[in-house]
Amino acid sequence: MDNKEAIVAYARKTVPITELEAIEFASAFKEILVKKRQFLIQPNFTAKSRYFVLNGSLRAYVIGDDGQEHTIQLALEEWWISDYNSYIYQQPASMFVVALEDSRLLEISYDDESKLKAINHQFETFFRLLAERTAASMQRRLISNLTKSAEERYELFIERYAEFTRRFPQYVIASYLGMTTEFLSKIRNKRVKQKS
Amino acid sequence: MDNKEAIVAYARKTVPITELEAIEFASAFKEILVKKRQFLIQPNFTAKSRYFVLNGSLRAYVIGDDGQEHTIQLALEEWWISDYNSYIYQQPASMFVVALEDSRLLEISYDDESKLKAINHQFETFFRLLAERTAASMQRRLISNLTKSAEERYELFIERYAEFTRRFPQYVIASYLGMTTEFLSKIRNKRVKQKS
DNA sequence: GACAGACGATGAACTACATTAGGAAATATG
DNA sequence: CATATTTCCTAATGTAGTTCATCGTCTGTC
Repeated sequence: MDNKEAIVAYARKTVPITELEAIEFASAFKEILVKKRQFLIQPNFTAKSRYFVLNGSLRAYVIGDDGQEHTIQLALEEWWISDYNSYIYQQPASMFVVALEDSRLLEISYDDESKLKAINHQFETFFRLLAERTAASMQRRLISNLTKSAEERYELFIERYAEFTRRFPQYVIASYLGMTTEFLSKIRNKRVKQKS
Repeated sequence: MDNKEAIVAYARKTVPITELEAIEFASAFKEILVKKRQFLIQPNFTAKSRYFVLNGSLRAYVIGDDGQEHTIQLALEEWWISDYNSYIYQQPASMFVVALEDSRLLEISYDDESKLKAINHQFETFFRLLAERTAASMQRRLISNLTKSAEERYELFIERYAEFTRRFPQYVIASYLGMTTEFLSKIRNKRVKQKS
C-alpha cells in the first residue's frame, strides 16, 4: 500500500480526497515492475490499462506505413501513459508502449477506472480534469507542429521539457518532434556553434 | 427554450438525463446568432465561453509568426468550438474563432459549465466524456500529421469528413491539413487525372 | 577485454512541399 | 447587372527536411 501514497498525493493536487476515499482510490491501482525494453502495449491488442509512472521512463510510438517510428508520448515520474485512443474506446491499439528504463508503475484497468468514476463524483472530476488537460496539451502540440519549424520546435522542447532532454536519447526526441535524428543532430550542432 | 432541445438530445446520446435535469442543463445555454465573418474569440482575450453549433459553420485558427493562418478546428451542426486551451485554463487565447456562414449557436460560459459539473454527477460525466473524446481525436490528428504525407492526409480527410469537403472552401481545408492551397490544388488535380 | 549492438555526427544527393506570381472563374454586393 | 472580392488553378523556382552511406564512440555483456 506504501507506494500508492504517490497516486493519492498526485490526485490531491487536483481534487480534495478524504482518508476514506483515498483507500478506495488507491485500491484500484496495482503496482508493477517493468524491465527496460519491456512492452506494455502493442498494436492490435486493446490497451486494457493505463499507467502512472512512479519511477523510470516510458515511450509510446507508432510505426508508419514507411516503417518509421514516431513517438507520440513520453513519460517520466508523475506522468501517465497508454495508447489513449485504444484505452478510451477499448479498441485495438495502434501504438507500442515500451519501457526505456527499469520502471515502477501503478496500473489501473479500464474497468476499475470506470468504477471509480461511477461511485464518486470527486473521482469523476479528477479524471475529467485529467482528460481536459490531456486534450489541451495535445492541441498545443498540434499547433506547434503546424506552425513551427523543426528548429523552433526543438528550442521550445528543451525549454519546456529540460528533464526530458536529459533522460531520453536523441533519436527518441527527434521522433517526438517529428524530424529525423540526422536533422536534429544538425540543429544541435548549429546551436553549439552559434553560442561560441 | 425550443432550440435547447437540440443540446439535451445531444447530451442524451452520451448520458441519461431526466426531464427535470434537462431543464437545468438547458438553462445554462444561451442561443446566439452570428453573421458570416463575425468573430467569437480573438487572441489575447480569454475565451469565456464555448459554443455548440445548431446550424452554420465556424472555423478556429491561429496566425503563425510568419503570418500564415493554420486552421485548428472546424465546426458544423452538432460540433463544439472554442479555443480549447484558453477555455479550459481561462487564460488568454491564441486563436481566432470566426463564423464562415450565418450561424445559430448555443453558448455556455466557463462558470455556468463549472456549475453544471459541480451540481450533478451525470453532467460531470457528460463533460468528462466530451473531454476524453476531444483528447482522443486530437491524438489521432497528431498521429496523422506525423505519419502521413500531404496527399494521404487529404485522402483520409475527404473519406472521413465528406460533409466538410462540401461545406468549406479549399483554402480552409488546406490550412486544416497543414499544407498550402497551391499544393492541395496540385493533389486534387493529380487525383482527377488518375481516375480517368 | 573483446565483441556486438546502440547511439550520434557528418556530408552529398534528393524530394516533398512552400513561395511567388499570374490569371481565370465563381460569388458577393451595391 | 456590373464590378469587387474571394476562391481556385497553373507553373517556375526555392528550401526545409529526408535519405543514404560512412564512421567514431559509447555501453553493456559473456
